[in-house]
This record gives sequence, structure tokens and C-alpha cells, in this order.
Amino acid sequence: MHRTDTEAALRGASLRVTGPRLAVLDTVGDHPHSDAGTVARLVRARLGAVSTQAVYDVLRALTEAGLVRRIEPEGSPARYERRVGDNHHHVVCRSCGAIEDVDCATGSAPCIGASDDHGFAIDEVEVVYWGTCPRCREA
Amino acid sequence: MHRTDTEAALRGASLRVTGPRLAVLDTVGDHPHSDAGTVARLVRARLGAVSTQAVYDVLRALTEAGLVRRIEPEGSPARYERRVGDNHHHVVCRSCGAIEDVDCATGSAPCIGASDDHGFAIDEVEVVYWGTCPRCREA
DNA sequence: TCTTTTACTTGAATCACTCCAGAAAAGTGG
DNA sequence: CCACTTTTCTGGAGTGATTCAAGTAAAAGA
Repeated sequence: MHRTDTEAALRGASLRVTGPRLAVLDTVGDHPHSDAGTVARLVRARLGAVSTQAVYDVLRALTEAGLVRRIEPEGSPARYERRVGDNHHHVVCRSCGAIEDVDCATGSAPCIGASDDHGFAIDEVEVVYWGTCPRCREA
Repeated sequence: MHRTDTEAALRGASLRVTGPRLAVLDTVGDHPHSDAGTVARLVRARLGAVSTQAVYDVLRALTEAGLVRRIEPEGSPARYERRVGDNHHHVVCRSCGAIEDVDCATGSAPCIGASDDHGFAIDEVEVVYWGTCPRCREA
């Protein structure tokens, strides 16, 4: 049933259903904010050998289809999460790099208006909260 | 007089005053949102030969000293700007990568409260507005 | 000026990611 | 169910940004 959900998601995005895609999508769902290398390791744990390129290709395909969201916090490789369509944001720990989701403070996207948009047509606002996570604060 | 300002800034941060540092700091001030490679080219135009590593080292030292701010928009190399201490944000063009400054919509830092901070001690909020710049919209 | 400390140079390495060409598998029309 | 087209996966090489390491040079302090 979990597998069937995932399969439906792929078909709904008119993407072919393959082992690697199912595994990547499930993995990203189960381990949000993983980078490509971590996803690759987890996928291999499920399926056996899967090439690194396949993982990158799949992540890109899923990202372009809107099934997965790619976030790229400074100083760390790109990370992926299964997106819910809401526009939530992230808290990032400065020392350990941990990431947690944060609901948008002011409701719907784009959640803040720019004071001067320089003539840009703004379609998305991305917010990153930088700080220290509880665990790192103890050290 | 320009040079003296820059020198004072370095001394104020208790950094040694060297040719590469003066040139990098001036360059970042004159060409905001430049990446390391661009800074290197511009610095070489002023000083002659300067190693790439020197530029990276200087940019890091300046960043750590708080004289320069490093921003890292997704999909592009890190960019640097001379920071004013205000917490302003950025609009980024999706197609050409152009970056412009945007003053914070709601005043002083951190300009928005997270709805659930997961116990993190938040010290900075970074906002990126994604859109299309006027020039790219015509194409 | 002399010494100590810090910065710069050269060269190589790493890391995340991409490109390429060919083999394999998924969807499609008969 | 089968041939066919399209898309995906594999393996290997390549790229661009950034960093590491060892030695030389230059700035700050005595």
C-alpha cells in the first residue's frame, strides 16, 4: 500500500514506474532532507546496486515533476524532501547542519512582500532560519 | 581616500593589510554579488598576478571577520557582497541569475518569527525572492 | 632591524554533480 | 502477446568550484 501510493504518485506525474524511482521516492519520503549521496546509500540498501547517476537522474526527474523538492542550504550539498505543496520553510543548524521543517509564519505563498522588487516578477519566497539546534547548544 | 577607508576596515577587524586584501575588499564593494572567479579576475586587473587560492583565502578571512557577506543562491557559485550590517535580502532571477538587494520588508533582523522553531536558537533569517528579472521577461 | 606570525604561491586533490554512449527496460500499436 | 519506440539505467570520464599541503614571502611587534 505504501508502494502503491508511491507508484500512483509516479503515474500521476506521467513518469515511468521503475525500481529506482519507487525506491528513491520512498526513501526521500522516509528520510527528509537527505542529500543525494545518502539517498543513494539508502536506495542501495533496498535494491542492491544502483548507479550514482541513476539516483541523480531520478532526483532531477522527480524534482522537475514536482514530486520532490530540492533545497540547497549554504555549505552543504543539495538535499531533497517529498513536498506537500505547502510552502514551508526550514531551520538549519549552524554547527551540525541539521534541518527541520517550519510552517510558514504568515500563511500562503509568497508569504512576504518585497519592499522593492526591482521589476522582478517574483513567484516564490524562500526562507531559511539559521541557528543552533538543541543538541548542539549543550556543547 | 578610498584606499584608506578600506585599510581602516581591515585594521578595524584586526586583519593584516595586504595588497590582495585591499583589492578584494574594494572589488567586492564595487561589484556586489560577484562570485570568487569574477573577484579574482577583477583583482588581477588591478594588481597583476594573484593566485586563486589567495582570493579564496582572503574572501574567507573577510567573511569570517564580518567585512563581507557570502551568499550562495541555488545553482550558482557563492557570491560576495560588502555588508552594511543591515539585514537585507535578495531577489534572484531564475533564468539569468542576476541578483539585486531588497530591504527587509518588516524592519530589523530577524524579520519574521518562525511558527515552530523546534527548539533551535535562531539568530538569522535569510530570505530569497525567486523570480524573473525585467530583461529576461522580454524573451 | 630582527623575529615571529600570518599571508601568498604552486600544485595537487576533493567533492558534488554532469555529460556521454551504449545496454536494458517500460510503455504503445498491431 | 510481440515488435517497436521511447525513456531510463550503467559505467566511465569530465567539469567547475573549492580546499588541502608544503614552502616561500611579507607584515606586525620587540
